[in-house]
Amino acid sequence: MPSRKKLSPSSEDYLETVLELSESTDAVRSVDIASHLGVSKASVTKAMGILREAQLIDQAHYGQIHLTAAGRRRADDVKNRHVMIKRFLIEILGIDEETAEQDACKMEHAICPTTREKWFDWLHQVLDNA
Amino acid sequence: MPSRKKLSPSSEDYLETVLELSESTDAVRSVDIASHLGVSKASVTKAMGILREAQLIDQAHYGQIHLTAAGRRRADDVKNRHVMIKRFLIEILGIDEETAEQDACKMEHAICPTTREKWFDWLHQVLDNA
DNA sequence: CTAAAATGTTAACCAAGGTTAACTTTTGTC
DNA sequence: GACAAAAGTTAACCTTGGTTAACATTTTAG
Repeated sequence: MPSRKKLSPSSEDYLETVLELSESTDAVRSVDIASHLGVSKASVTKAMGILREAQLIDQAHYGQIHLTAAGRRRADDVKNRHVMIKRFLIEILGIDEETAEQDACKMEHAICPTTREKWFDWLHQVLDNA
Repeated sequence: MPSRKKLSPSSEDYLETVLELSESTDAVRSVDIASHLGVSKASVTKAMGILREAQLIDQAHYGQIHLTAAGRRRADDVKNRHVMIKRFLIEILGIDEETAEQDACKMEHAICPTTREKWFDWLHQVLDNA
């Protein structure tokens, strides 16, 4: 039973950041999350407490941060929404990369699974027939 | 100089609700805003304080609520985003009305003016050639 | 016209998600 | 191996946007 409790937009952002940093460095540090999100170290500590509680990350006291299997799944889900929306903004609407990134960051928290799925299918159908 | 200070998502929701209720009843009451948004009367009082401060509504003590000219413009802006996104979700993606309404409510706060404009142009171009 | 019901306001409170500052632990350099 | 610098944690605090409960004002039915 994967714990499917809903995450706040803020928690989703932290989780997504852990995933992103995992991809390049593998040993994820609080300080890097903080600078990536433009937030204080103390905020990261708090947020990691929430993600640890939800069993989405493993982290020993004063230790490094690792996604659990469940955390990885959730993070992938957030990232997929993000990437999909950003592609829509850039490739369909012609928005510039920076604006698209900013708006995708916010929009990714606003869509329900149904919308994500239909949007995804539509986008790929349109892009494949281009 | 229209005061273009940014509104929080919450304030935008209240403003949009005032506009919607204005359209059918003209004498907008706190209690109707409260029930429309599923929020307590006290929350409405607080929120109206913010909108009054920003000169987006007129309201005498214990009085009814009216949009100012500036408030009307801002509310129209929010509503346009809402309607546009909802049309996209329903007419392009085929999302059901209720889900589209829910998601549009959240997405409307996430897009910047550039995105709104390009999305609007794209949508109308696509719908006109249908 | 008056009294009850409906509406509006205020005050005190709460939770979320930030902050800064002080402290603890870990790391890296000589 | 010691010790300074970097990283992480904790505690106390702030703001935002909600809440409930008590109170004030308006509206409306008799």
